[in-house]
Amino acid sequence: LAESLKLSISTVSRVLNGKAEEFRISEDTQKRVLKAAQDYRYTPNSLARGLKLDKTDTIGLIIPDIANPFFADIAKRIEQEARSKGYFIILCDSGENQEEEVKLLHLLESRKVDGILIAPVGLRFDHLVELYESGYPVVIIDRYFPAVRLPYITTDNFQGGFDAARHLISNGHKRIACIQGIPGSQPNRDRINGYLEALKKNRIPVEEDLIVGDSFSEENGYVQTRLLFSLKKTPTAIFALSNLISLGIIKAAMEMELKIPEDFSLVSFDEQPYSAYLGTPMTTIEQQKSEIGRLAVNVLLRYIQGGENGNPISIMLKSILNERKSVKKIL
Amino acid sequence: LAESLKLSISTVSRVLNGKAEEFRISEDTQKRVLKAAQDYRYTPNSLARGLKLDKTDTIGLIIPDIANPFFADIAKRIEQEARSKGYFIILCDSGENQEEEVKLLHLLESRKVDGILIAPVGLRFDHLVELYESGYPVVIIDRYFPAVRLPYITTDNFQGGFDAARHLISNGHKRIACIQGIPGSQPNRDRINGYLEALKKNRIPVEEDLIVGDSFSEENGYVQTRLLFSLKKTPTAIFALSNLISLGIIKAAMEMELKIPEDFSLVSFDEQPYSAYLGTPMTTIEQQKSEIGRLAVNVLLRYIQGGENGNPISIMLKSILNERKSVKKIL
DNA sequence: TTGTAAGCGTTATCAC
DNA sequence: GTGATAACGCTTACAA
Repeated sequence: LAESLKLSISTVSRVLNGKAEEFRISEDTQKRVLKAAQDYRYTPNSLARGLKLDKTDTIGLIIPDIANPFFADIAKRIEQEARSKGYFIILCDSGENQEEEVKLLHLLESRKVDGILIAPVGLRFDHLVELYESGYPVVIIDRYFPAVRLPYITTDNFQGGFDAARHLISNGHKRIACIQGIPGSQPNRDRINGYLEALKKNRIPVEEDLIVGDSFSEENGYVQTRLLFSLKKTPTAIFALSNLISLGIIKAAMEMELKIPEDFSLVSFDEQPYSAYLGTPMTTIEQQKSEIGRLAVNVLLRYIQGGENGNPISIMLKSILNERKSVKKIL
Repeated sequence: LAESLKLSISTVSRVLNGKAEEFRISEDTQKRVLKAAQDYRYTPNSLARGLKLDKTDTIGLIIPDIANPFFADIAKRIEQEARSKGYFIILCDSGENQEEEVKLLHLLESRKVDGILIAPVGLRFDHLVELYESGYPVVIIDRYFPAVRLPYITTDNFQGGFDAARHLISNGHKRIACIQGIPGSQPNRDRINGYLEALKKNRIPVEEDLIVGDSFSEENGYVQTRLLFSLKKTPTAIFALSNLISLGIIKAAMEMELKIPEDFSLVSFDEQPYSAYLGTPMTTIEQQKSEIGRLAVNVLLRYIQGGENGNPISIMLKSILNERKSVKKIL
């Protein structure tokens, strides 16, 4: 506090914190303080403040890939929402790497962020449970771990998978391939289960070699599509489990000179700004990204502001089917 | 420091900071300290550390729109690069709003970030100059302000605009419309100037009513395209000054049932993952996003680490023309 | 209505 | 080899 100019120290603090009323500080003094603060371009040191108050008004955000528009959209909303409540965001990209994620968690803890929002990667979750049980505010987004008590905001991926498959089936498709992301991850598993359920309900036999892939990346979509179309019996439709995967599929299709939907139909998870403008406007399963972001911040804030003793707050949002032109009616 | 367990305080600090050697602390003590730290899950408090050392190992990043893949890509690289050097990123989305940007600058300063990376919006820059001249490390990305001494990393937008127009001209186009972003902003101005220069060199008269638009948004691209095609003499080609604008153009074209490149040719600024997979694979002017991010961090770090007294470090990167199928040879 | 002083968790300086 | 102690800039009892 560089202003022992006239009067002194704690009075200043009080004025600057709007506690003038409370302490019945004279109008006069208030004005002088405020003016001096202006003149000296005084900016409070949040570090010292944080140290004393044991809070930083900062929340950590860990996501697998900020360049993926799906996460970028969520991050945008999170940032807006957080800042409107007076919080800053420390952005961390885990690069789809679980070890990195664990390291980040510790680093953020050491940074004394008030809470952490994380879209976890990989299959382990003990580090998250440990953190949560230690009382640190954490909210999981995008994924969740069943049978583990952890607060989360996610999409109903089972329903999404089910809707996608049902849509294809109702258009006459029976040989529906599925190019998946990380096999063990919960969103992936749920989407697959939704897909399987739809097949089952319609008495369509499952063909194991139509469920392929191992990553949410474009490359995976590309490679698996090439492989799929080297089978003796090629699929009539593909269900892509992420936006990046469907981009890879389209790339492969162009190279093989296959037309969508004439040669095969396509439904993809994740709506994107360009979805409607692709060679063939794509039918997608959209997640409520903005809502995920908004809720994530609000739920986290409830944990930060204390209270929240009971069961973890968990929210599952409906997915939305956007019908466009990448699905052909067959038979 | 919760470890006055056996021996005491500063010794512990020394061990934990790897200064054991330097202070010739006994092997024995070292081990005990390290072990205790483990057991107690001790995490150093960066706030206190920052307060004492007057640095936070944090850098502020202000961008206009993290949901725009162009910025998301840059942000990704910045985050990676920064963290590899031991810095965290505080992400701020200014929402293309200059007032917000000014506010953010102050907030970040108050947070004691070690430096700021900013992709500014709007036309004013006094707040940036003030900050820089006060000695605070700042590096501008994406845009720059000529005639103002400020460090920046940007693309050679003039060259990009020139290349785009020249490419179109060499394919026989003469009526080339230009849907621009924010008219006064430097990247926009440079791109337009590049375009004008190409026209001039080829003795093509400038038609003012072909240079339209006022925002880097999709909506602007859409609206202006509709307007452009309601002119008596419609253009044979459009040069879009951003990725979002070209998406809007495509949307309008679909609605008007115009084919690209049969009915008009298109070149767009900004390469995107989907550029090659659109209805017509799009010819783009690509910026070296990753390189921008890498350099931005490295330059900023030079300012943070002191030195850097002379002229501001300024770097302008070449743009790249990706020829695809959205341009038709005419005449 | 205003001032004094303790303390948040570190690191640095100096002493032993 | 190790331990006190001051200081970083702030908030907040407690005094005056």
